[in-house]
Amino acid sequence: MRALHHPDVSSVTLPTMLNALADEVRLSVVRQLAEAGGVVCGQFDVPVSMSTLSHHLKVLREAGLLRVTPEGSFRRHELRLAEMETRFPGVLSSILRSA
Amino acid sequence: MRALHHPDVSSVTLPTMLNALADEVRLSVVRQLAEAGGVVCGQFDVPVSMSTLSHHLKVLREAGLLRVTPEGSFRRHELRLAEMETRFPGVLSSILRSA
DNA sequence: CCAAGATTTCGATGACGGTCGAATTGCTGG
DNA sequence: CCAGCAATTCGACCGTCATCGAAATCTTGG
Repeated sequence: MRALHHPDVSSVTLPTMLNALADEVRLSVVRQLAEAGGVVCGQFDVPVSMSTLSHHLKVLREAGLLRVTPEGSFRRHELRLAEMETRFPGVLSSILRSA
Repeated sequence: MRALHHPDVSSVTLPTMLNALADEVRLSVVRQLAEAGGVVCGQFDVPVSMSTLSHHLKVLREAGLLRVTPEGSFRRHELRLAEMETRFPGVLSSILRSA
């Protein structure tokens, strides 16, 4: 496993972020994280295989939306909500508020 | 030219809207519209061919973001900002505010 | 009605993206 | 140190999408 890369929020573009959120599965993951505050990967409730979920988590991470922390043999995933709010004020929060 | 279809905002999903905005060209068009309030098609400043622009305008229209009105031999394009704000409060407005 | 201009549609193309299963890597408890 | 679980990577597949140029469509002025 190569080292996890977390982009600086200042380097994330708006299209990159919107693209990451424009997928049902990824949006669902982000919502689940927002509600839980921090969730272990295998616990996400998504209708795709483990490898596909892994792919989506990577897209979210590279878009600056997630922080991933190895924690034992698991990984902790957290929403970088506060950081994204400073980068794109109101965008992520309003999306999370929308149905 | 078949009749233009404008979806009811209530039928637009969040991923559909975000996907429409997750493209550099389309986001640029939306920004230009927001600034001008109403722009004739041929006047958009985008780095693509006319046929490609037409495609993007269609995507935006079908995502409920644009209202297109034939006006003589031109077409008037307007942002459906107020309607999208009632559907997804804060989303479009915060995106337009972001850099 | 016809010519000209504006825009869309069509057809093709190449790139990208979501998906899966299998193989791989990483970590830990025994 | 090894068995087992967690998660990623790999390779393949297929559908979607951005793009273009050419042809078609629509609208109006003359």
